[in-house]
Amino acid sequence: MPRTDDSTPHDSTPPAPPRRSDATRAAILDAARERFATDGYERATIRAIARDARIDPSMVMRYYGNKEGLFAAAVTVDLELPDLTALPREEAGRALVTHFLDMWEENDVLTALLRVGATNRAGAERMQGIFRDQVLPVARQVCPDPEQAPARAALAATQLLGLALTRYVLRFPPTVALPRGEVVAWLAPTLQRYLTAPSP
Amino acid sequence: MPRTDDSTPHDSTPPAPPRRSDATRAAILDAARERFATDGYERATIRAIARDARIDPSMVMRYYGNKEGLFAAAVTVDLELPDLTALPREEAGRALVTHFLDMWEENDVLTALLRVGATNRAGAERMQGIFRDQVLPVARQVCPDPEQAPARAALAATQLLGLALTRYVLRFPPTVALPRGEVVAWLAPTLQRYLTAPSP
DNA sequence: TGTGTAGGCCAACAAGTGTTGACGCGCTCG
DNA sequence: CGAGCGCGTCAACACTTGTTGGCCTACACA
Repeated sequence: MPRTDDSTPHDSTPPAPPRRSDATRAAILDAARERFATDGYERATIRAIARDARIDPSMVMRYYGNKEGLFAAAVTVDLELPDLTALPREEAGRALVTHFLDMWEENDVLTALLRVGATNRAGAERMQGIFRDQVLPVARQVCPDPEQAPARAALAATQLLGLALTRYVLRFPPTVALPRGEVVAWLAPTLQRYLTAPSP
Repeated sequence: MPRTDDSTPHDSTPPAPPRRSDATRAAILDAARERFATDGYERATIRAIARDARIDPSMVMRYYGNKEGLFAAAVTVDLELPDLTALPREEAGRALVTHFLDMWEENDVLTALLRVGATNRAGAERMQGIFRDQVLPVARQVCPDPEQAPARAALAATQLLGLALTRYVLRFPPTVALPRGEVVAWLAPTLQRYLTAPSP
């Protein structure tokens, strides 16, 4: 069975020999990300993805094993969360909101993951992993009591994912119409409170 | 083509003659709600729903026309939002959070709708309709400036739907573990601020 | 009691799914 | 120059999906 890794920067072990098919592999991943983002897991068919990438569906199988493997290879998320210890503590909320908005607007992997996570158990578990490995550690940086970090990070996640859901997936008109600056102004204090304010 | 209405209370026109097949129709709708809630639209197959209801798949077609019709009949949402004018204005946030938690915990129609809305355009439009027809009017009751009601209601929706998403769909462990009282204590001030505080 | 009709099941359909294996071209290296 | 292998296509598989039409049964009403 061929390797299923791609050219994402977090590769390990061998320095990855360049292959003649790298362009095709990348085209498949691009098409897959877009289809997963707009259609969700079930309706993003391998045939449609292959058509978008202008290759035969069997290539997808050869390079990524099966549909699950394709999803795993196409949807890898690095939130690139900032180091909150480098900021004044009272700016954590604002920094998180702006960073999340940036991420969601430039990257449809996040939309893909949210759409898939809502209907697919594997997708939901993937999101749990991202929360645990990427969001929680950042929350620990600013939470007063580290024991409360999971609960506080979870609260922050409800607000941020709720924003993403209504703005980028469900597309509620008033949420979409909200200017970016207003979103930041409203949500930053909420996140700041969830992360740093004393328990109510 | 047979009627596709069910026994929901908002029927209109004729007083709905009782049919011998009412029990079957109800069993189909029950099974459909559960399947849509756990599997989403695509993976909730008519065959599986029929098996749950212990009838033949063709019955579903006869009574509800097609899968879309079944979804429309099975997933009708009435949020039963309280009349906020009857409360002191500063309790609106708390009232909304407690009411939403009640609704989500007793009713898997809401989970079904959220799962479907995330991957299905018709589902998303249905949610937009509920927001417009049920949430917005309530927001108008408490918003200082009615012109700001859509934006404020949208902000409230991000927080409430984000809670529902992480707690009942994605099932983030720390969000699920959060005691109901703590959820209310943390979210009520947020909603209160979104709905009634002066613009930031 | 006879009959029409509503309720229900069975079998089949066309279309689309993920997945597999055989086959051919063309580059690369000996 | 020739052999090998990576890249890609074609055709088919087994299966599931939504959907349809025919047939049988049993109830309700004449």
